[in-house]
Amino acid sequence: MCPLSPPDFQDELIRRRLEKLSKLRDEGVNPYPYRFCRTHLSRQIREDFQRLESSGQQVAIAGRVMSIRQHGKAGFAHLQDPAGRIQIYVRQDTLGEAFAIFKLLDIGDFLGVVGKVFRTKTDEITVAASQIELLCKAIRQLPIVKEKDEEGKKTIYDQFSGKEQRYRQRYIDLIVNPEVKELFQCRFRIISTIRRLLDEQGFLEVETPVLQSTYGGAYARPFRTNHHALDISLYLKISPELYLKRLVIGGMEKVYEISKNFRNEGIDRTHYPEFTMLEVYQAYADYNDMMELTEEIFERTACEICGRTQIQYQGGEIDLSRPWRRLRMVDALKQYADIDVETMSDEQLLSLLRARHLEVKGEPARGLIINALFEGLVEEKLIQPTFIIGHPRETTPLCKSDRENPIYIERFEPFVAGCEFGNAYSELNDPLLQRELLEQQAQSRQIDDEIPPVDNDFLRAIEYGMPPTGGLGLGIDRLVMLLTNQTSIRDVILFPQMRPES
RNA sequence: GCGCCCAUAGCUCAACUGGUAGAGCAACGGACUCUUAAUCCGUAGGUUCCGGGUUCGAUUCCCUGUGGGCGCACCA
Repeated sequence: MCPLSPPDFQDELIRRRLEKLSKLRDEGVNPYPYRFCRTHLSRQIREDFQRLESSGQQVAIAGRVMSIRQHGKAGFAHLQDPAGRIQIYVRQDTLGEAFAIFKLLDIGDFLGVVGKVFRTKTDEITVAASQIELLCKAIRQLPIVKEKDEEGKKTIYDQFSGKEQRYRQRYIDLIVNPEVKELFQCRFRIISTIRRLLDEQGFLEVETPVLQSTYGGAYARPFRTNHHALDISLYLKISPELYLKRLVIGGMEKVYEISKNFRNEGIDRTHYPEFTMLEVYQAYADYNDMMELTEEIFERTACEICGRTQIQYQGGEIDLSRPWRRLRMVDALKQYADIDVETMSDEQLLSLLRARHLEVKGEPARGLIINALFEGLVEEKLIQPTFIIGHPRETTPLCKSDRENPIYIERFEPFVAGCEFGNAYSELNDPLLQRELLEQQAQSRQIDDEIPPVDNDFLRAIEYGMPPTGGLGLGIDRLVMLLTNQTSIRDVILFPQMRPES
């Protein structure tokens, strides 16, 4: 791997480039000029080729040099700009002295080119350079990836594929692997689509603290830090939930936050310690409204990225169009695991749990056992979009009881492709019950270190009255994985966490 | 935390059962004014991840470490 240290001037490849750099300076070329006036992107030239060619108009393009083919007193190169690649053609007799720049050019340099467009003998749209300007000399060598197009079949040679280096030096990955750039463009289009949708519906985007003196809204081990001036310990937010509810209490009736949540846990294909979460709260709404919103978000983002709501994921088709199936957790257990938990005693459930090598932390309450069975035996089988509803009361203290049957709550989790994508409630707003449930839960903190402490200010806030509210959390990284057909969360995160180099 | 796998030139990869490394691309010199994995001729490039061990001899076998990947566990 390219060394992390400052450029080693003894290194042959770097030394050669430094030599070229000083040659350029000797010839009066500034290798790091200030600006360049670009008139066209490569795509615009391709789209508007007929007109540009017949009018003989000059275009000015700029980009990174990705290939060079020297031909003595002429040459070709490809420039890569944000819209793709385009070939340039240079001739010594046209460029005169500036041809020296071309001769000293390396792959990875930035170049500005002015010229007319034409088609080569082999039919490639090309800019015939009348002027070239070096815009940046690179002193490290990029990995060279070559492609061959043969009857529509694209063969890639020497693809830059080592995961470690791609993650550590994502900038290289973005330069040489065009599909990686496209993937991240998708990521940010998904996020902006969600913003647009919520903004259209009158939601206000807000920000809540990352540094919190107490943490809550989820079960997770937090990251700890400290603030010098205040001389206090702080925690990085594990969830924005309790703050967003304070805003609803404060009269901000429709709010959302696209938030990094920090959970001090392991990394695997679907978990990442600083993941991105959308949380939405809407006053006077319940979890049914949140289900509709969820469906809408999936539909809109799928259409934005895939053009339709039927998407391909890992070889299977997933139909994200609404309405999604709603399935009670106990029915899901019946259907997918052939377990009828409603007819079983606590003891039977517990022995079943053990027989399947599943676990519940701390006191194995009936509802938690049912939840663990569901997670262990059913989740991965929920391929087509499904709202799992009817969670047991014990699974969370922040949710209203089911209006029909109080041993369950008005919660849902959306599942797609065997993976949980979020969590939503008819939010609990009974201040006395809220206090009771949070205090009761906090008593188990000794047994389960992921249970958060009681947030007394949150309880106080609830006591001032929170309207009926629907709340929704959606994992953005997982949504991006789904819509871009990725199986590892690190592939949808620009700079995944790694142990430091050397 | 546990298990399996991987680490060789700037990149992608070779090297049979142990005999101190080889190719393509990139780089460098030369030729070439429509090439496109440009081509042709030539050149150079390596602490084989670090450290130990076995051996006459280790890229290869063993151990420790480092980094990474995958799976399991954890992640309501």
